[in-house]
Amino acid sequence: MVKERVTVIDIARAAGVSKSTVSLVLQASPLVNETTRAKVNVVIRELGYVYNRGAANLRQSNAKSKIIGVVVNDLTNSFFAELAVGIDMVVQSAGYVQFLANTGESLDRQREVIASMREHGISGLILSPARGTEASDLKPLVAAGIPVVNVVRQVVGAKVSSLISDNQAGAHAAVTHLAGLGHRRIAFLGGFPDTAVFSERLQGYRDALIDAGLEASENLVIGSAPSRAGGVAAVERALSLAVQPTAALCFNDAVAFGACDGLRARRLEPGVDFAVVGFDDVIEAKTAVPALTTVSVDPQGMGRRTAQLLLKQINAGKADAEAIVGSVRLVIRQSCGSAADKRERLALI
Amino acid sequence: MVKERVTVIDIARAAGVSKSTVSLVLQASPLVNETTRAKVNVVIRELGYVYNRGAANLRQSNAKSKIIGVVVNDLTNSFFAELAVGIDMVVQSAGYVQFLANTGESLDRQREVIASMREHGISGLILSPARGTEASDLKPLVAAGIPVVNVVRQVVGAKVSSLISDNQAGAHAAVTHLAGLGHRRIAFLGGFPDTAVFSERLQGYRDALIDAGLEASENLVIGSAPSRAGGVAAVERALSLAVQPTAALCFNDAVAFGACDGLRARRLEPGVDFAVVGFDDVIEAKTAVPALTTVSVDPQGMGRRTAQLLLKQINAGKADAEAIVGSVRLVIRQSCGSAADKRERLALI
DNA sequence: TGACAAAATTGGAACGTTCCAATTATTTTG
DNA sequence: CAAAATAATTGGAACGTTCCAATTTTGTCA
Repeated sequence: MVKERVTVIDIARAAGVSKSTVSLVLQASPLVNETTRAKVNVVIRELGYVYNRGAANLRQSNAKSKIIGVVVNDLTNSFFAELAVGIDMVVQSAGYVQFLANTGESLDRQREVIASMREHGISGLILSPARGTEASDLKPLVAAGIPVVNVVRQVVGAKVSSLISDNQAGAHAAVTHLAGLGHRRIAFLGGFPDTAVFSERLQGYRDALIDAGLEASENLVIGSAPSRAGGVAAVERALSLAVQPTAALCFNDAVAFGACDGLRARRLEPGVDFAVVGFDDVIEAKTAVPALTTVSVDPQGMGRRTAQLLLKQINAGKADAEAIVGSVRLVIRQSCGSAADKRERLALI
Repeated sequence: MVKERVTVIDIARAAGVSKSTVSLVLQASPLVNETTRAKVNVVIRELGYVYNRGAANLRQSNAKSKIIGVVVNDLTNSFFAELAVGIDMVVQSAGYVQFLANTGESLDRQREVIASMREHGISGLILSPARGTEASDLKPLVAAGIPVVNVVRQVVGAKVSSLISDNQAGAHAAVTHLAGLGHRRIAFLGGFPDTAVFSERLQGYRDALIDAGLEASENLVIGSAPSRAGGVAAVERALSLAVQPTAALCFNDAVAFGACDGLRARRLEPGVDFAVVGFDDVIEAKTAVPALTTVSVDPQGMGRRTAQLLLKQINAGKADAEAIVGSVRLVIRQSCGSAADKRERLALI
């Protein structure tokens, strides 16, 4: 029942040529005669030959394994799921295959998984680093000449390329919009304060408040897990403040959805009684009710660009670290109140 | 800058032993003396040696590549993302690494991706088949002795193991519950009618209607894409019927969320004006507002069980196809109205 | 101490491919 | 038609590991 492996030598024998010729056919080399090529291809199909990349890769130490490692910190977050899908698209059509692993923010897992991927000879790595990842964790990779692209989060001091979104500008735009709608007390909800992404978005939030002539009060910044449940918790804390905010920029869309849930639990209608703005623009943001106003990051597109960047580096051979900041744009939907609401609110003053 | 690869021979030279001994150390063989083992391990660390699984795998044709292929049909659906996370957990801790690919329901993609995985020598495959997958697509795999486990969806005629959930029983339980709440016109919303999962759930829905003495009307069955957007569309069609339903069993949670969105767009409150039940129990079901009554499938647990099943087959060497039907249970939350609502409704009759 | 057993180590072949240099077959050219 | 050029094919070495059988070292016992 256990079939013997069909090798290039079996093909050669059956087709009456040498193994070298078969190898050339496999590589679609122009050196081989059309007739021979056809004959060999027929035999390949007949015998059900399966190319052994492991063996090939062993011989050509310089050449590439056609495997790309992808390590993300939270695949259950649909932002990352979509990112992975975007990566997969370009990786697949470039003839690569992706190792995808989830670390769940565990540094140990991340170490293990990267080590394992190295043993398998990945030709590049896309990493959305777990919290607390240090430059030294990536050192061996770059020393071995394996191109690495960080995505979403950066690792300070690591000499690798990165693709992150313009968190500061996005947050700034969102808060400016809220201020323009007449909101005076705008909260910042959710996210882990010890991440770079958090600081960047917070910075944009603060700058925008100042630019709008509003006071940046410390207790309007409420961290939480960057999840739906975290959003519920954060909005509850916000609503229990002495002076309640009337609007919030949320760390990401998951938090924003949670905030909407928390508002409803308090009989407040998001978009009417309280303005909510998210960050990321995950796929559900458009169809949710109310449709979520959010800073669009286009995770899938981001995944595609990341993969392209990595492939470029793999093909170039040498990797000059390149830091790309993807632009973002505010998508105004229903969750922050419409212009009509704004007029109403102004009329009340 | 491009570092030479450190091989087992370099280690041997540096440690003053033979390559065979180094190999034994790598395999943690009890044959090697403690002192020698320690010495070799030191050198391994010093030189930054990276094990080459490709080479090892080439030699031991019988042994396994420590790679498991995972192919899902829609990673942007959080059900599958969670499934993948569950698989990843047990796969990782068994020392394997997973190739994860997304087909997006494309049979071509699926073919390509499986072929590519075979070339890389996967030692097993977990497949949530794209729509229209046929037994013949899996034939070569099983002929090559590669264990395959289908998950979520079955492929008729394929002699491979499978792990699906008890769709019929789940749908039956959900509809019975709705009927018990006093609903007489219960719709079935969403899903592609040409899938086995759809038929199974529909069958459970119909049986439950009959058991409850209700009429199963054809136009209360409304298919759509199994997504949030599909749910919006389906519920809209349901509400435009001459005799409107008052409750719906949705194909999955995504559809159910969409249905809630669609209801709100019509100024109907899910759980109050219309009862909604989902299927899957994705992570957001608990925290959504209203919390979703749904048939809990525990996607992550399902992923774990699937991976365990596959690993068992890999280790056993031979694979008797084994069909497991995972039990499900109805989780009653807010989206279908409470017992109190039921009393009210009965009082009105 | 010599004989034997047990423990530890070792060189070489093998896995399936690609690359190189060399060879053979075919075509072109003067 | 011979010589040169070009096209097509080929055998053998190499990639980094594991396995096998053989060898060397160490330990035990009479």
